[in-house]
Amino acid sequence: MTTPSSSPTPSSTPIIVDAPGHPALGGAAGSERTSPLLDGLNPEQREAVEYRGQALLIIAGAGSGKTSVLTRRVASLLETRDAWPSQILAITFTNKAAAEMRERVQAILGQGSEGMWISTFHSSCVRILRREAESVGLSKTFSIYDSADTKVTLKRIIKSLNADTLGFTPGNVSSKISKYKNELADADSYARNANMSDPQEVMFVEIFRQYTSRLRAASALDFDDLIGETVYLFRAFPKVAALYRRRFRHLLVDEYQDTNHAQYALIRELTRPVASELAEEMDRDGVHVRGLRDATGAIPGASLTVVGDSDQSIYAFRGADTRNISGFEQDFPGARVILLEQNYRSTQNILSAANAVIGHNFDRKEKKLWSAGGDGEKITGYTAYSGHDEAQFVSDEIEALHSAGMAYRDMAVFYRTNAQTRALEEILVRSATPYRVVGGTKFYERAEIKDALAYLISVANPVDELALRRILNTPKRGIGPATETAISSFADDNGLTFRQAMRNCSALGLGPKVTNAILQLSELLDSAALTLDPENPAGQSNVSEVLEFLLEGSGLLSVLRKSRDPQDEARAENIEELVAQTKDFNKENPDGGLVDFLTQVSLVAAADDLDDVSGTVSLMTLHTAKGLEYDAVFLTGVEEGLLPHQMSANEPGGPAEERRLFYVGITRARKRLYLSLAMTRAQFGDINVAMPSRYLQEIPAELIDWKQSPGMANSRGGTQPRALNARRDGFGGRSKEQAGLPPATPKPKTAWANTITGTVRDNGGLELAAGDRIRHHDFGEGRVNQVTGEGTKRIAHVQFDTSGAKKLLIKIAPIEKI
DNA sequence: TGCCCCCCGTTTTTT
DNA sequence: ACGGGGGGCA
Repeated sequence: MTTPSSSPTPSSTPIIVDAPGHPALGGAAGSERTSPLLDGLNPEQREAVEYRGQALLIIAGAGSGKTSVLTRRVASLLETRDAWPSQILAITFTNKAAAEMRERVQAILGQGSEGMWISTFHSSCVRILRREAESVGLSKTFSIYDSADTKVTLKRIIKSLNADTLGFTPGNVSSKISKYKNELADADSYARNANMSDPQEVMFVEIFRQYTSRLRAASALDFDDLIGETVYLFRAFPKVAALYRRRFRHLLVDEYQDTNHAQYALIRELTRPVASELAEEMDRDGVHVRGLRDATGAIPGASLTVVGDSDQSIYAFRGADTRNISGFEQDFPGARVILLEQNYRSTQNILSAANAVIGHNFDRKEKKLWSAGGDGEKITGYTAYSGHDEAQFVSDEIEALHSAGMAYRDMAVFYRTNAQTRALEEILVRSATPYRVVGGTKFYERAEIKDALAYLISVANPVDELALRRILNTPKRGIGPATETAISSFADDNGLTFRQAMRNCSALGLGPKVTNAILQLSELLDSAALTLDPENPAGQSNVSEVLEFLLEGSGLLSVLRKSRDPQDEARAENIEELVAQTKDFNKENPDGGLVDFLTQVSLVAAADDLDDVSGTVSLMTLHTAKGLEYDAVFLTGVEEGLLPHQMSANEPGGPAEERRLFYVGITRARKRLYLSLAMTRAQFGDINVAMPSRYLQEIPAELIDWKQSPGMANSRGGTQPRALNARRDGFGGRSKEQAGLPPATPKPKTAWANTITGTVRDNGGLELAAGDRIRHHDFGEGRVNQVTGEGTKRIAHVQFDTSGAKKLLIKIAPIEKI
């Protein structure tokens, strides 16, 4: 949970402010004040800060001041001398949250927090694995493969095995492998339980095996390995484990509901006691353990604090298992459980909507968020004709809020899928609204950035074949796939790495031009490695110097600069941005080496680049939005098929998880919440008719003020209004004619619940032809230029007299022939 | 080997 | 609608 730099007015989020002396909340500031750390905390929060025991579970509803509690708990442990900074390991969801927590602890204590580990699961594991690399038979400089790297590797394996004929794709294989790795399985353990008379299974095992061995050979780990290998390290090497168990006396884990089995296992490993014999041995080896041992001579397990909220579990698709949180009391007998229900973030109207929605999930612990802050404004609803229309609404409202004094940085637009950004961006650009897409196609995922990074990786980890093959012909140097294969098989045949094969490529009998090109690249990488070699007296270069050297030597940047393709200019700028980032890295991490830089780059999370959002509206997926909060939130695309997403329909627990996602979105809003949907949405190039999301019906009608309700949007001249919350008698909307609408549309049985074309507003057999004059409800009169498409997807291209040219879906557009 | 054109799949969410 | 990949041609 993080608070982006979006709270200029501390009073709007009192509990989040960690400065001592803040006005008290919750009536907790009694006469027996002990520490300013407890200022402004309600009794539950206070207990969560002060409790000292083996295990503590904090069930923290959205906006209940969880980050503040966690931060103060850390500070409190230090202040009461229950812990040294180096004995604390706090695991957060994003690097940004970690950085923020570190800063706040520092601000509270007014002193350094050196030695404290505050980081994500993945970062912590990398740190441990790099230290202990030899034990696991890894190189210290191992590469970290992201999902794109995994897919490329799998693609090659699938191709070489002809496994595509059995229906294997990089995508489905990678998610399956990931799923098993999250359960701490490997290819062998999978094979033991597989039905090996099924050719499909045999093939999967083979792919899994080859994938594993390729990563081994490249000294690479994928995201799941980072956790899994650390667990393996601790289980296989008790002495190594003991060092970390001795060191970390207090573990704190945020977003516990989103931990998967591997992460759970890691926590278990870290919180085990160290047996007395082992403690004895450590003592003999000069490891300081004396003060830690109990009466039996053992070092007791570390204390564990977890914070979570099962209602916000939205990562089941990547293995998150809420049994971790629901079974916490069984797992850690004697655990204390503290429930935080008071919300300090949102208005009561927003919370009532959130409670109503999440209340429809069965099988959950009843929990009701409440606020002392008053009802606030109603939720604004809007039903647009199209995705663009919806974007226009969002943009208009943003501008209205801005004119009314709200800063852009305090507003955010959420959506279910990244594809929805297109329409939004188009309109926001047009209206000159400053915005920023958080996550999405990330900087480091851009091809040119991956190219530049592959050069660095090739230097840092020379056995990484994937990186080498990526740069082999980038920029173009006339080394084609045939040559690549030749080098590869030469390497295999002679027991060489790809890199060594490149150095010896003269033996391959290739043309002089190609041979030369390979040798040149090889020498470039060698001399780059030399400048990093600590033995080299010629001077140690830092990350940016190496990068610049490689860019210079390879021509990667100059080729882009010379290109006539206008997009290449942007690519060149991106690479320059990367150079700038390495310079920043040098400044911030004077001791940081190339590997540290690459690690940092590999582990950035979508929410991490929220740092410089100053003055811009943030656009992000609902998943990225978790843990953030904004004064005004626009939740777009609240339609069947999108939210809940159609892909979730067949998954067990899918619709419930989608509901939690909706809940997470709602609870991000402090003051204003906007829910919008579109009646039609462009997908894959054609237009689909959409139905309002079932979740809209779950919000009490009186909480929503529809500027344009689903009923209104299609009742004009239509035959079958859709009602939902449209029943709003007596409110100040512009459509009183909506009273007495039928109840919710029965749920259609198709998976694509929103591609219903017959039940929505229906212009039926309205025949239009070029030359016809029509009248549109919003755009006025116009002339049809052309009609394209067939059946329900017939589109009229209309030139309006005053509104310009539009394309309209004839079946549902609010139009009539005149 | 490199370029160009056509076809295909893509879109759920992420460390 | 768009980008990537594959196939065919120069």
